[in-house]
Amino acid sequence: MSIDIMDDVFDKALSSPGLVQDPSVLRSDYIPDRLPFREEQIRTVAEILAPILKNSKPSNLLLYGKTGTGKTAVTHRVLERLQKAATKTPKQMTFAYCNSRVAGTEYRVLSQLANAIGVEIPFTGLALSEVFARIIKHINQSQTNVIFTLDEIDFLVKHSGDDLLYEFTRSNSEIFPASLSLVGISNDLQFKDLLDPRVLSSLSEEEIVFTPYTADQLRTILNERALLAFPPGQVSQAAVNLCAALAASEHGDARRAVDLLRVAAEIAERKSAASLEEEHIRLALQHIEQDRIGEAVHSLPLHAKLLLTTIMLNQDSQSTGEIYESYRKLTETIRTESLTQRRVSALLAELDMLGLITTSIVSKGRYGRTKSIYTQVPKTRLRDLLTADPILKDLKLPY
DNA sequence: CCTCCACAGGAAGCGCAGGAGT
DNA sequence: ACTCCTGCGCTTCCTGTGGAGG
Repeated sequence: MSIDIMDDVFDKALSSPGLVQDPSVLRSDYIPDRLPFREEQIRTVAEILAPILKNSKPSNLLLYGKTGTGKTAVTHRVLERLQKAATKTPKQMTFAYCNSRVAGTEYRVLSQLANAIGVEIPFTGLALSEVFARIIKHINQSQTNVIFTLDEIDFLVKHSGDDLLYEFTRSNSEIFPASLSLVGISNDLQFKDLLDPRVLSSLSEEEIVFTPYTADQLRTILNERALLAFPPGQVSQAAVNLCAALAASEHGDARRAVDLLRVAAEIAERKSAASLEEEHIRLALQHIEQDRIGEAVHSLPLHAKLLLTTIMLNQDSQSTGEIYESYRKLTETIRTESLTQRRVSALLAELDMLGLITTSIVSKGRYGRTKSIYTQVPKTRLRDLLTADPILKDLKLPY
């Protein structure tokens, strides 16, 4: 029986022409040939980095702008072309890219960059300064002009300070006749405040600001992308417009807009729809949100899950103290060591960052200052997620 | 105007796991 | 085998603070 069902599904998948012609175009790592509305930034970045072709050191460069405004895409595109142009000169040059948030720590950022330029670095065990020294040594020995791109550099600075950047900017005096330039990409416009003035002045020899796309611009981008991904006439203009409008309302994030289009296309295909319509976009919006929440809850450490459980079991809005008290009781009933209030406070802040709970600081005068904590995720959904959790299941929680 | 509550959140440091060098 | 370094999760100790009630 079930086999027949599957055959049916697979047959359908095989026989139907499929709505999407080229799904790779809608993937988030796809960089289109044309980057509309970013010609000026491309030109500027290219001008700043071009000296590397003439064997002189390009200025360090800082790119600002919110997520999905094309910073990474522009950088990749320019570096790619630079690499092509470099084949015409005998000069050695190497580019390395690292996303600080994905890498996580200073050490991992550095080792990733090192590996990218051909220096083998173990994933742990070395002093930071040692990794650094090896990179410098390699650059000097190979006489290569190097450009390091550090994406989401604000994350690195917020979590580990600007020591690493300071080392980088200082290292230039140790490198000759080769060179090392930095391209920093930041989503946070205020992150400059966190930098040491010396680092700042060195890092931001050049600065480019990326403004969010407007709804109109997003529409153009989506239309171009849809043209590549779908056969003609398969996407309604209304769907594209809605997609653009939704993304524009969230600070003009092109990546989100394309994601939305991709998920909507998958939904439409599953429903064997003839074309992509507004309703698919709306469903996709829900789907993405649910996915995000499920994923976030699933990957939480045990005690964060326990905290979420107490928040779910309790009243609508609670203070940190109340949450901590119920959490303590919960850990007692399942005979688990409880964490300290300080740690719980940090975990609550993390849950807030993930969007699983909402907190706001309220002062009740004589009765202290605390956080008011509640969850926006529907309790039934939270209950489903938590009761299904394999780790929590074994603990026999008293729901 | 001052006090003082109930925390927020920073700083430092601890113990652990795990690789490099010796 | 031993030392030195790292990140990570955590604790301990600490200072800072908005505003109701005195």
